[in-house]
Amino acid sequence: MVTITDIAEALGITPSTVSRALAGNPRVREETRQAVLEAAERMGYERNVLASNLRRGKSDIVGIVVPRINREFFSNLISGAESILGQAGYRAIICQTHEELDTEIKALHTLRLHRVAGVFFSHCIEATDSSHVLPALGRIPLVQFDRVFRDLPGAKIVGANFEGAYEATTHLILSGYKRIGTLAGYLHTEVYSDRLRGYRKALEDNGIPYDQSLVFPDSIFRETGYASCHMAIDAGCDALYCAGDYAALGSLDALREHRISVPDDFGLVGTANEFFTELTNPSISSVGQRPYDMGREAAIAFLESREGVTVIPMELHIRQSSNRNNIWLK
Amino acid sequence: MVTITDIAEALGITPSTVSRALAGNPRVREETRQAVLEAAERMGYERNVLASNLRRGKSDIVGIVVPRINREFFSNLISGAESILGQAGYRAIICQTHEELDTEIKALHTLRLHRVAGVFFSHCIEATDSSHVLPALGRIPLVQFDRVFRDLPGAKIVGANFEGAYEATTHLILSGYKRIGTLAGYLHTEVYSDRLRGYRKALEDNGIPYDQSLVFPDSIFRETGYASCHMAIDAGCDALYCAGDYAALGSLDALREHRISVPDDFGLVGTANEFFTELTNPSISSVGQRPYDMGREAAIAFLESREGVTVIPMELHIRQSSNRNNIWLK
DNA sequence: AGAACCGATGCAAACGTTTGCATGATATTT
DNA sequence: AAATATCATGCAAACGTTTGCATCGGTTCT
Repeated sequence: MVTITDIAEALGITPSTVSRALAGNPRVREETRQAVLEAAERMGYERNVLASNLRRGKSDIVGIVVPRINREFFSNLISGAESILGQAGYRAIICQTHEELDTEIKALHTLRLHRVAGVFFSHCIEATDSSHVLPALGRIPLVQFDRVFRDLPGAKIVGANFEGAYEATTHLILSGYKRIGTLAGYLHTEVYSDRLRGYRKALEDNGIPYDQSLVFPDSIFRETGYASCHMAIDAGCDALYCAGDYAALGSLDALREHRISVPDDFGLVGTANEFFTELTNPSISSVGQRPYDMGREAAIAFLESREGVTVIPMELHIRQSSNRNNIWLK
Repeated sequence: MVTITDIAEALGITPSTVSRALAGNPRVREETRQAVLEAAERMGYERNVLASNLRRGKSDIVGIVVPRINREFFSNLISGAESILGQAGYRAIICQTHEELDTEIKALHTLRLHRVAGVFFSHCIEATDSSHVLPALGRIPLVQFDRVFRDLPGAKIVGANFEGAYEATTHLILSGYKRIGTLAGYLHTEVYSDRLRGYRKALEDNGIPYDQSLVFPDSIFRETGYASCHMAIDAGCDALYCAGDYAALGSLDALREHRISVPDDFGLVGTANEFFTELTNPSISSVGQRPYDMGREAAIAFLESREGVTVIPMELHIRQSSNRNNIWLK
């Protein structure tokens, strides 16, 4: 492997000058710089990033920690962040926690050991509070997105969950559904409690009393959504706002089993706008979070070391599962 | 940040001994080791991985380069690889190429600069040959999977594409479809040419002449699948073996537009067993590649520096789109 | 002409760890 | 008792880069 010392020897100068020339430092003669660049090219030199980072005490790698990468939301968010970070010369290490707290702590800790320049983070379901984060992460700059802990320092990028849920629920009300329940998420997590609040506010603003017995928490996977939908049906619901698309999918399973017609006799809206929501029969209405934009915003917040909360609007995509009597235009 | 030198000073010994104690080197007294471990713990020491890697001339990071991470196949493959690599103390940098050759070259090159321990690689569609890989990657150990270049060194993990396509096509023949076309992929890529060969062999083994005009190459996305399916319908096909699920999805769009009943009047089998194939109406039969196992195999091949080709069997999942008259049991 | 300055380069230390070799103290062998 | 082996530790160099300070030849100012 050819080093700057090799180049220096070949040109009869010192490594210092070579280093400066390569770094574009103005304290080196143009002529020398050209010679260095030419020699570097000719000899096939490649900077040893490890050594460089060690000396400078910083890395050009950032870590992205997400529960899963095979979710439309997270994979698009990563793409969005990469698009900005790449331009700025950063590379991303992507870590999945598989929704496990242990894995999450290990991931944060490893990133810290690698002295990454920053960490982008959306916590897992098992994490009910932020107490594990700072001990594992130390003083590495932190940008949180989607599932954020308010009490941690650093930037936070979140979807407009309250407004999104409000819009989805209002949509169900306007569609004429009368007994609207919700498959809520894990309420210790802000995204989910915000969605529940949005759901509740929409009901109350329309003169419908909020009924605790129609709230089914901890239902964000296909299986739990399926089980909770059964309970919602028993409770007399004729519509559900689901805090996750996989729960909505499970609900569809349950409704099909009960031979309940969607959207005629039951309305359904999910959250996240997963790719599959468009493909099911009936297709699933969903409130989407614009993950690509969230990723970009997160990257920008990191690059500008901006603190504070950025809220990205959500968009309701109306599909068959809530389009009763075809009253909603495309 | 506390270093081994700090620990050494605190204990009145040298950094060498501290280093050896922490590394579990037997050339250090048990008593001393305990003291070191205790001091390290107490002082909050954390190994500087950058320095360690620089000195040892190697990294504990591997790179994984894939076209996209939001594909069931790739995300599961990554999970499989991570499960093995994590145990062995490696961390993965995941890079998406978005199917672009330029991005692919940049990714390989960046990984090289970071002196990663190895690269796991599935090339993008735009790459028609391997000529860019070694120049960008240098001598970093390489493990290829799925879309591989035979002429590159290192291990290769591939699905049994020939056999999978053979099984899928045979299945369509046995279901009574008479004019079976194929939406093939990019034939300069081995996975796709293998699938075409399997398709062809299945036809010929059943006394059906191979008809070039029923082969529609370069059709692996929803849009291209849609367009090619239109052409297949015009060519009188009553079934398609698709080399990708997204193409099968596009075909479903086209068939629906033509009001052709699937599977009664048209049979469809896709490839990759994407999550959504189960959800469409009708659901899509698909040959799956067992990506999790492929990822594990790739990681094992890397750890054992094994060379050569490993073939992972594929599995046909029969769903509605080819289950004519319900003759196939679940 | 001497002082002050400037631009280009060299020197050497530093980042934190690992490791071959040397050292000195015990323990074992002959 | 001398020779040898064994053990625990220290010394110092090395990995490749960056950077504060020194140097030195040449220019500009008064």
